[in-house]
Amino acid sequence: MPLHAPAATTAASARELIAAQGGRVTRTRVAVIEALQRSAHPLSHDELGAVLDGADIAHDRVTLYRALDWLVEQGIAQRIAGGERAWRFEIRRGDDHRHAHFHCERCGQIVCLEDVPTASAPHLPAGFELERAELVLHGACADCGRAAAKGSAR
Amino acid sequence: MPLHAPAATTAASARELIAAQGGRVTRTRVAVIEALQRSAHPLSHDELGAVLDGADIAHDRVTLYRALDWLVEQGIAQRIAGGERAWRFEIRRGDDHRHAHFHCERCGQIVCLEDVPTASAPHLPAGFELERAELVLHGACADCGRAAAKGSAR
DNA sequence: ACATCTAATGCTACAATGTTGCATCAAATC
DNA sequence: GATTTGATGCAACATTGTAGCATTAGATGT
Repeated sequence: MPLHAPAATTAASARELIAAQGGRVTRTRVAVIEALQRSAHPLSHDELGAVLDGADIAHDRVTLYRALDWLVEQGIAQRIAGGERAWRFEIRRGDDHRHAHFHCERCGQIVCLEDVPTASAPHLPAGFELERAELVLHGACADCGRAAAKGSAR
Repeated sequence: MPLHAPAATTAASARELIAAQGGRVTRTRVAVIEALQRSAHPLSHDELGAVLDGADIAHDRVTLYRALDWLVEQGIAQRIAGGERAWRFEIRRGDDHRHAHFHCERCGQIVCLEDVPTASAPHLPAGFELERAELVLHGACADCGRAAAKGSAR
């Protein structure tokens, strides 16, 4: 189980999450959900592929994309734009999933900032409907900030 | 590096902005800056290419990418992650002008929300250094919201 | 346990976006 | 006008994400 207390809907096994949406419980989906639950930060397709490489499941790029798409579609996971061109994914933990993210420009890592809320009630122009907000802070993370002079890349 | 020429909305000529950074004043850079200044919203490479198509300048993708990269590097323009995989660009207007953006999930358009500030002073974990914040609100813009409000939501 | 039905998978091929190397051109300077 | 060097244009490549389709395997009924 993750160190981050997985809040409300937890102990929720991957199988339960999948079955609750009427989807088929496949090895790929289970492995993806468990990998995301274990991870302390959002994962990209690429990172996820690396994690799943050790598992007994196959690692086809397309299958992974589609499994992730399905999870997002069902509201089990959510996409984060991050700093680079690639999406990152994390498991949604209940309704209070509206936290900000920190993107380290040195190591490229994305960190969840559980304590930092995204904008709650910005006043939008008339006619605009807000569905969700995404706040990404850019800078240097603790590790890279301290070792700023080293220039270590990921 | 000298202070940025305070680009009054449309007054600062492209030539001045470029020369202030010690760069060469080329047709491509001038055309790109002027196109961005004229646009009411951030433009992607693709959109920019379409705008520049009519101009007398050549239309090479790589040149456009490099011109944009240079503008961002010099602090004349800034990148916005938006909702899709493509970057969007807008002219920076002063150092303290950090506004949020709205991404319409229906039409894909990005709108500047001049009135909505990005996070002011989030409290970060120890060791983290904030360089800039990016707030993107997702939903339906005025045009798309009105059109879709009647029918079935997703 | 077996048969069946079809969602999910795993290919291949493709599209969109962005980058690198290098020869050539042209903006700034002399 | 000649020189110098940054900027351009082209080709080739890298990364990220999609589409089509035959096959596999999860769920279900007998």
